Amino acid sequence: MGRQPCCDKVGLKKGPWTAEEDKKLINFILTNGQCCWRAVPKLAGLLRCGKSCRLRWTNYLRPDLKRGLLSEDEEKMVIDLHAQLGNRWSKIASHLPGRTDNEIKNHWNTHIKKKLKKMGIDPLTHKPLPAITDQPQEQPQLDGFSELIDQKKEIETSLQSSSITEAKEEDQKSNGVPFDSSMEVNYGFCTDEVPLIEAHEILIDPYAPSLSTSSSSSSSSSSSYYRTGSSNILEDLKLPNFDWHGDYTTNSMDFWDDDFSGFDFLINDDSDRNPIMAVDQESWKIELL
DNA sequence: AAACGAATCAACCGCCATGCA
DNA sequence: TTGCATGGCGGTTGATTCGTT
Repeated sequence: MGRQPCCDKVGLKKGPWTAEEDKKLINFILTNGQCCWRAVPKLAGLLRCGKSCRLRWTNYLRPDLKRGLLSEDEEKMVIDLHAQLGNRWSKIASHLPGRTDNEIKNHWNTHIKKKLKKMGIDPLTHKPLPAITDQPQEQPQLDGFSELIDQKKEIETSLQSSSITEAKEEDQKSNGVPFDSSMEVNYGFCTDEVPLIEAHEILIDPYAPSLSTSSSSSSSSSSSYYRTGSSNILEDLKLPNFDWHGDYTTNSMDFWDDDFSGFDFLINDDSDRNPIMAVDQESWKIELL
C-alpha cells in the first residue's frame, strides 16, 4: 500500500485566498512550523488542498519574501542565470534571496523577455536576433540595460567554456547544491534553505521586560529589538492581530509601497489598525513602530 | 464615462523524482 | 519489487488592474 491521497478534492475551495484563510495558515505554520502539507489544511481548519497551502505559503505568505519589482541588479542576475540554467526557475530563485521561482518566472515572462527582445536578444538562446543584428544602431536605449548586451556577450563566451558544463554537472552530482561557475552570483543563500519560521524564534512580545534593545544602526528613531527565545510569545501576541495590510479583494499588497517597504511583515495591536511592529527578514530585526 | 485591449501575477494543472508501505 | 502518495517544478490559465481610445 502507498500513502493516503493528498486530498480528495471534494468540497475543497479553489481560487484566491481570503484574509481569513491566510491568517489561519500563517497562524498554523508559525505555531507548528512546516510539517506534512497534506495535514496542514485539516489541522489549520482550511478547506484547501495541501498543495495549495504549500504554494500560498511559499509564494506569498512566507515572511522572508521580498516584495515589489525586481531591482536592476536582480534582473541582471536573472538574465545571467537564465543564460546558464535555462528555465530552471527554482534554481534561479535560489540565487535571489527572498524571491520565489514563481515570481521570477512571471517577471521573466512579463518584463525581461520584452526588454531582451527590444534589445535584439533572443530570450531563449540569449543570442542576438537576426533582424537586430543587421541594424544594431537602431537598438533602443533602455533604462539600466545598456550594458546588458556586453554582459550577454560575456555570458555567451563563458557558456563556451567547459567550466560551465563541468559546474552544471557538478551541480547535478552534488544533489541540490546550486550551480555557480564563478561564485559571483552565489551568495551562499538558497530560498530552500531559509530557516523555517518558528514562532518561538522570531516573534516577541514588544512589551515583555526580557527584550533587549539593539544597537542597530537603523535610522528609525524608534527602539529596535531582536528576536528572543520567549516561549509564550504566541499567547502574548495573539496571532489574529497580524495585519498584512493587503487588499485581499485584489491580492495587492499596497503597504509595501509605504514607509514599511523595508520590512517583511507587520504586527498590529488591538486598538487600531496601525502596525506596532515590523520584522526585517535580512537582519531579523524586529522594530517597534 | 464607457468600452476595449494589454499587462500583470496569483493560482492551478500536470508531470516527475523520490520515498514510503 | 511494485504501486502509490508526496513534494517540487515548470507551464499555463484566468481574474483583475491598467492604459488607451
